[in-house]
Amino acid sequence: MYAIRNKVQLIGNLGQLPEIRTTENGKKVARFSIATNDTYRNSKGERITETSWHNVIAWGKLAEIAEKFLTKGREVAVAGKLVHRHYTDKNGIKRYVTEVVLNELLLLGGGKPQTEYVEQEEDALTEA
Amino acid sequence: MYAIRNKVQLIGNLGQLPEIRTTENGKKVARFSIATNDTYRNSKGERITETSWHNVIAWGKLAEIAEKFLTKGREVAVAGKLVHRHYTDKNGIKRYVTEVVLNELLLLGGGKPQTEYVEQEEDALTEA
Amino acid sequence: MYAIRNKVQLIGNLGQLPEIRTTENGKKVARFSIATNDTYRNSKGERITETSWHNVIAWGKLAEIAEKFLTKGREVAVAGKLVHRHYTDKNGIKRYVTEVVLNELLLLGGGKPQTEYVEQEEDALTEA
Amino acid sequence: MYAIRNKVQLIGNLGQLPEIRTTENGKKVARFSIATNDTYRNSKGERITETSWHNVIAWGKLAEIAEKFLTKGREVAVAGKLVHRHYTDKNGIKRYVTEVVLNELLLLGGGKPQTEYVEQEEDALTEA
DNA sequence: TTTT
DNA sequence: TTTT
Repeated sequence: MYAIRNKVQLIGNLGQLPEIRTTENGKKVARFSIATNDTYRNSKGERITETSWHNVIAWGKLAEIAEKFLTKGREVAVAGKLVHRHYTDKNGIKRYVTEVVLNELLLLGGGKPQTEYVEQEEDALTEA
Repeated sequence: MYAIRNKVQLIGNLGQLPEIRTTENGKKVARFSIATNDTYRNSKGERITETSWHNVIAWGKLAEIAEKFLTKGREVAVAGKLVHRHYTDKNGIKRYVTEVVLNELLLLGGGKPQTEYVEQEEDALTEA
Repeated sequence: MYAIRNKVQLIGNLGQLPEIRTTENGKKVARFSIATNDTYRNSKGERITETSWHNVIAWGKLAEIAEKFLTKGREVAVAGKLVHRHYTDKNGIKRYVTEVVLNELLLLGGGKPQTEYVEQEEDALTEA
Repeated sequence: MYAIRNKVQLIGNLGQLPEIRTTENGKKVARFSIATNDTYRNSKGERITETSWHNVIAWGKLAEIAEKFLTKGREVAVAGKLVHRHYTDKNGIKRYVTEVVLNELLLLGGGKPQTEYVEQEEDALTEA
């Protein structure tokens, strides 16, 4: 609710198509990862690029938008909150997962989606 | 460098005093965790408060500020970037860690620090 | 809708009590100004503090929260969007106004509100 | 200094080429305006798009980047702070101006700049 | 582990 | 796993 307390924003590119699942009660979930690049010069004056991969997750309408518009390599801006989960894996080892749960998804760089049908969806997207 | 690409902001309270270490080359590192509270009503109309604990890390001057001013429970606003690391623990299990590496630290709620000495440090803090 | 496209965040203190109005259809509007301080050293090594005053406006429920909880000097964190308006003043001169229209309001520094009644309102606040 | 206290972020498109000036001491200044679009449905269910134009200003290296890479219509993400100035115009009328002073400028949507020369500059850009 |  |  209080987005100002816990806020993450990423601008980067999708590594792969989103993975889409549907919960038992029919709600869509999209998972994908976003690469953000940080470039700087090291002490020797060499240009270094470091890429971070962030796991993001979108629910409901945002997941539907992700499913319809996101393609591999697509540039996006997202905003959401940082959440931490843990679970016990099949070997009994406790695992910790950190994800960004989206509340905004913005397609950047114009690009692909141009058919009339997609335009309609773009319209839906604007509602997000 | 490009903070706009990878940005995290948290406003919350410290769980404990920061842990301070010094690297071999004399640089300070501060680690601490910040609680952010999210409250909402569930489907039964009950008020639910969920607390998330975020691991944050500050280097250099920010670590020194953290060491001098941060106390258990202190309210802070921080900004930084999301970084992901992994390491192999002593049992040979690969562990993943997500941290927020700070580039801003703001003490909220006025409060304690009032001595002349501390004022000087507050001054240093303003440089951060 | 797309907050990520146009986003302002301020952390600072109220200059005065909010001014509250009610529109014809009964919606509350709160206006107030927030001071943000920027301190730095100038070329002579002198510490300079510059204060900026930002006009913010809150509608509906946020205006009600502002009315009930905001006091002169209170520390707040706000998020909203930047809007620009213009009008012609009584001398026929075109005037331009820039305001921050809030969608989040966070009371910082703990403090005053403690009575049972106010607690209830805090509750409402949490909904914001 | 304390960007967290006064932060503006905009993602949108340039209305025109930046205007470039150079101060007496040789520092570049770039001014341009960015359109952000907000779309929503009104009470009649009609889709409304509102465009806001924001005046932004970049100094020094950021101004040089703006000069070299920004073109009319280009999609950008910017971050900066909100500043308010006033001056008296030639008719003796006091005028108020609000601007976003940039500290980050990110070119979105890939696109144009491809020559070797420009690549070099892109390199400079990455330093920003 | 915090805080309201 | 992306992109510039």
